[in-house]
Amino acid sequence: MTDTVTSTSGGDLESSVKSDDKPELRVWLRLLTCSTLIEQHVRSGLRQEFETTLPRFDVLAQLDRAPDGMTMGQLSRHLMVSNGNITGLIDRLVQEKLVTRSPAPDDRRTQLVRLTDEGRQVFDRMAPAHESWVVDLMAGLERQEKTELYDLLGRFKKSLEQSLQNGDEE
Amino acid sequence: MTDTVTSTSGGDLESSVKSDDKPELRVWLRLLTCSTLIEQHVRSGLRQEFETTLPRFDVLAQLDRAPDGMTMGQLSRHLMVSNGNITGLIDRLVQEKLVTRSPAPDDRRTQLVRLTDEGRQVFDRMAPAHESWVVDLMAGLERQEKTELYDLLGRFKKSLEQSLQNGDEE
DNA sequence: GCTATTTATTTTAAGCTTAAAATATATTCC
DNA sequence: GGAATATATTTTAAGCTTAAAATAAATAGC
Repeated sequence: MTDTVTSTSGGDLESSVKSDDKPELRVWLRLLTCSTLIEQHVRSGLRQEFETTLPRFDVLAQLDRAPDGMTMGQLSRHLMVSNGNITGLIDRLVQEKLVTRSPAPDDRRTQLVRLTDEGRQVFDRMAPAHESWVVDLMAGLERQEKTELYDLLGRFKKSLEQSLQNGDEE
Repeated sequence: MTDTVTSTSGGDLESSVKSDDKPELRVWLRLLTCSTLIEQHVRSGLRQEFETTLPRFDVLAQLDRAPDGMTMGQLSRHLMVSNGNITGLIDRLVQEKLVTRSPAPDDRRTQLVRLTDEGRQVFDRMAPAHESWVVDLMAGLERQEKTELYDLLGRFKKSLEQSLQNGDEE
């Protein structure tokens, strides 16, 4: 046995839904179930095929499209995690020699993180595998369903950002 | 300042999308962004209003609809987390006197976890707040959009379970 | 230029999470 | 009924994650 989280049937997050629950709660739980299923699959693939973790992959993916590097703060915002989290993640990636961390020339508070050559090579091997896992997981959806889902999630995201903005002001 | 993860604009997970990325990757990143935004908001509410955490709330929510209790394994499967994780979570909830853990009468390997009276009272206070946070977050979506999203996610979930099933056999 | 404020990052303590191994009990199949 | 297998849970070690406080440097407003 390799994986310890083996949901696959027999109940998931949605099974806590009550008959009188608001549709919003149902949407949320279903969204979370999908998200968790994908995440666990990808995490498992990264561990088995590349002996790495999802957070590390996510950092590499961000850096891959930033040839001039990114600051700790940028990484934190883009990955939507706390800045303390990034500090530890980058510590480990530096130790693995997949990224470098160097002070920014113009602002001594700021650290610039960059992919090393090895980091880029490693990421270039992982990216196609990662992509294929996600593509395969969605093989059961029609192209049009994917498009619809993408559009709907776009509106959802916009709506969430709107609500979060307003909620702050009250 | 209370929250440390304050994404709100300026880039998120989707900003790592490249022009040649597969639509499946785009769907996945958008889904994950929505999921993360909701999760962070709910987590923040639970901490500020009830000084508790999302995983603990999730356990209570599961137990609330299981008057006869649930086993560790059932909790693990329904919450989609490892069984070792549940052990620690229940340890802490027992210490808080919100749940009890007792050996099952018929199978000495099995532990039965139940809400205490206090646990039920605490959950009954948290549930409406939790619901309102989620409802408010989705205020920007039309009723029909929510329904569409719910249906589409239902098909997505089924497709994911299908793919995960098949993937195991190869 | 100096103080106050803001911004960028790190540190800390606590809790969450996982994968794998260990333990203990139950079941199956001779 | 005893050995092999399967199931339920806990333990362990490592890493992830957060919130809050601390540190350090830059910027703003006198």
